[in-house]
Amino acid sequence: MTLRGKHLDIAASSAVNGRAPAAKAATIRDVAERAKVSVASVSRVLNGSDAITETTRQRVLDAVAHLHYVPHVGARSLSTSRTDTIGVILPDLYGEFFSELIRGMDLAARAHGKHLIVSSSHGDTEETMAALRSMRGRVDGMIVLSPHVRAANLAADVAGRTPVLVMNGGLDEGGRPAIAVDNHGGAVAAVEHLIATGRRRIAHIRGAAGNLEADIRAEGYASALVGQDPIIVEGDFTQAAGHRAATQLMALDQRPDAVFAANDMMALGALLAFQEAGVRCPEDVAVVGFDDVPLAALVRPTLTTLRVNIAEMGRRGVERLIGLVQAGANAEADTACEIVRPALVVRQSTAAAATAGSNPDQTAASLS
Amino acid sequence: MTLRGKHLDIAASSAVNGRAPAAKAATIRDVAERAKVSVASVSRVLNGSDAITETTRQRVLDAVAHLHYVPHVGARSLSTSRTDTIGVILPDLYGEFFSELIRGMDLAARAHGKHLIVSSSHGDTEETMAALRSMRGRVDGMIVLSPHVRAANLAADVAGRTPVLVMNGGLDEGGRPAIAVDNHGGAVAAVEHLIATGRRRIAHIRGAAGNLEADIRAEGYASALVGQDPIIVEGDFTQAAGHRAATQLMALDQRPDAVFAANDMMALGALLAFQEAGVRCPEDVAVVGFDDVPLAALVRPTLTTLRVNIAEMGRRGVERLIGLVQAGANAEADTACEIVRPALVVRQSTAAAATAGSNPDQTAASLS
DNA sequence: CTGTTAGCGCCTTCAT
DNA sequence: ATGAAGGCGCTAACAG
Repeated sequence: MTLRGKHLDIAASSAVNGRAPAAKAATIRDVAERAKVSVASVSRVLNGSDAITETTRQRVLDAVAHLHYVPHVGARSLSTSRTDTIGVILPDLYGEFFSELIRGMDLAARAHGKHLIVSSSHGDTEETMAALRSMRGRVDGMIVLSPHVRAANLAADVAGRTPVLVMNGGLDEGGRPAIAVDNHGGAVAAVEHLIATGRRRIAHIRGAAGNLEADIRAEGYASALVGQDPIIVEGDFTQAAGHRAATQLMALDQRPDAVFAANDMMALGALLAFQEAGVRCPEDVAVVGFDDVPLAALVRPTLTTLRVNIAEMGRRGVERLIGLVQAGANAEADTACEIVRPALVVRQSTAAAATAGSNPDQTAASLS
Repeated sequence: MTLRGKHLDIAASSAVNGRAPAAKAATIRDVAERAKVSVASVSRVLNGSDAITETTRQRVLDAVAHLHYVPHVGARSLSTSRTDTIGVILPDLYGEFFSELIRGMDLAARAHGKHLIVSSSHGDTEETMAALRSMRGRVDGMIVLSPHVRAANLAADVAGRTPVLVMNGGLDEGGRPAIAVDNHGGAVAAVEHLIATGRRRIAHIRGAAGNLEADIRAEGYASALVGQDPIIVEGDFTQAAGHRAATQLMALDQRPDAVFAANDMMALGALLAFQEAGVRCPEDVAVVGFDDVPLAALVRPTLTTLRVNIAEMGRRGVERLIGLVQAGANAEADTACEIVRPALVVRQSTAAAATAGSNPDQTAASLS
C-alpha cells in the first residue's frame, strides 16, 4: 500500500512538470488527480456516458489536454473485451486483387471506426492457423480468405468464440457466414460469350491445383463447352504462369482460337506471350480473364473479363463481419453464404474478328 | 431478458457437450486449476522462461490442450507493455505502389513475429493524427508515410514515447529516424537520360501540389534541363491525371518530344493518351515514369522508369522500426535519414527513334 | 522449483 | 452527479 502511494507520487510529479511528450505516458489516474476528480468521472467524460456536470467535464478535458492524455486502448479492451479491430487473413499479398480488396476493407473499417490488422498466410494451412491463434484477443472478429476449404473451416474452429467470415470462394461453407464469388456462373458466362462470338476451340488456363476457386472455375469451363473436349493447362494465378501456359497452347497441333484464363493476371501473361509470338488478339485468338482488376482496362487490347467489384466485396465483408460481432451470441442466426455474381465485361480482347476495334468497354448485363 | 437467458443457456449447453469452441474462452487460471498448479507456473511454461519440472510442464500442456487455451494477447501486452504489433499509416491504399510496400512490410513483420496494423489517412493531416492517437497502446512503434512534412513531424510528436519512422520522401526530417527516396537525384537522372537520347523539349507531369515528393521531383526536373524552359503540367499521381496532362501537352503549339511523369501510373495514363491520339511512343515522344511498379514492365511499350524496389523499402522500414523499438530509450541514437537511390531502368518507351525496339529491359547502373 | 500477490490502465457496478 | 473498489487476463517480482 505504502509502496503504491509512492509510485503515484513519482508519476504525478513527472506529469506535472510540463507537457513533456516523452516520459511515461499519462494514465487515467494522472488525469483524475490533476482534475481533482475520480477516475470514474474521467472515464465517464471520455466515454460520453452518463450525465456529468459541465464543470467537471471541463476540468477533465483541460487535464486531458494539458497531459496529452490518450486512453490506452489495450487496457480498455481488456475490460470491455472489445478491441474495435478486425483481423484479415489473406493467402498472399501479391497482385492487384488483394490490394483492391484491402482497399475496400479499409474504407469500410474506417467508416465504422474499426482498425484493420492484416496478415498473409502464404497459402499455407499451418501458417493460417498460427495467424488465427495470434489474433485471438487482439480482434473482435476475422475475415479469412483461404483457397483451401479445410483451412477455412479449421479457421472457424480455432477462432473459438470470435466471429469468422469466410471468403474463399466455396459455396458450401457448412453453414458458416460467408461471401463467395459465383465462380461457376462466371466461368460459364465466359465460355458462352466466346462461343457466341464464334469461337470453336476454347482452352482454359486454370489456377493452382487444390485451390478451390481454381477448381470451380475449371469445372464451370468444362461444363459450358459445346461440341469440343476441354483443353486445360495448369497455372497458378500469376502473370508468368499465364505466359508459360499460352506458350504451351501455341505449340499444340490444333491451336485454340480462344483462351479463358482463371484470372486477369494470367490472361495478361497470355496476352503478352501471344503478342511476342506474333499471334494477334482478338483476330487469331480471343482472351477472357476473371476479376476485372484495374489493369484489365489499361492494357491493349483491353481485356474482356468477369467483373467482381473487388473493393466492394471487401467493403461488404467488413460490414457483414461487424454485424456478426454486434450480433454476438445471436450470431448463429447469420449463417448465410452471400453470393457475388460477376458481370461479364466485354472489351477488345474478344471482339469477333469482323468487329474488332469497336467500343473498348461495353459492359454486359450482370449474370444475376 | 428471458429471451437473452434462453440464448445463453443454449450456448452454454452446446459448450459443455464436447470440445466446444464456443463458450467463454479459457483463462490462465482455468488452466492452472485443471493442471493443479499456480498461474505463475502456467505462465512460465508458456513463455519458456525459468526451469520447470518436466512433470508440471506436461500437466500444464495437457490442460492447455484440453481447454483449447490460447493466451490473451491483449492482457499480456498490458503487463509487458509490448504488443508485438507495428502500425503503418499510409496516405492512401490505392495503386500498386502501396500494395507493393505493404507486401514488403508484411514479409519483414512476419519474419520477426510482428503483426501489422494498417490504416490510411487519405492524405488528410487531421485523419493522420486521429489514426496515430487511436494506435497508442496498440502498437510498439509506427511507420508514417505522409506526403506533407508537417504531418509527419506532428506525427512524431503526437506519438509521444512510441518510436516513429518517417517515410515521406523528405530528406530533412529534423533529425528523426527516416527513410527517403532520393527524389531529386531520380528526377535528374530521368531528364539526363532523355537528353542523352536526343530529346530536346522535355515536359514534366508533376504530382499533386503540396505533396513533398511531387515538389522535389519537379524541382529536380527543372534543375536538370539544359537549354529549355520547364514545361510543367499539374497531376495528382493517378493514371487519369496522366491521361489529362498528356492531352494538354499534345495541344501545345510546340509539342514536347519527351515527358517525365512524376510516377508510373501517370506515365501509363500518358502512354494511353498518346496511343489514342496516334502519337507514337517512343518515336514521336519518349516517356519516363518513377517507381517501377510491376506494371511498368507489362505495358507496351514497356516503360522506362526509376526503380525504387518498393517492397524492399517496406521491408527495410519494418526492420529499422523494430530496431528502434528494441533500442528503447537509446532510440535517440538512431536519427539517421536513410536514403534510397532509385536506379534508372531503360525500357522501350525512351528508345531513341533509331534504335527503337531493342532490348526491352536493360537496367542501367544505380545512381549511387 | 513453485506459489502468492501486486499491479498494467481502464471500465463499471454499487454506494453515497 | 460522483467516488470507491473490484475485476479483465497476464506477467513478474518476491517469498517459500
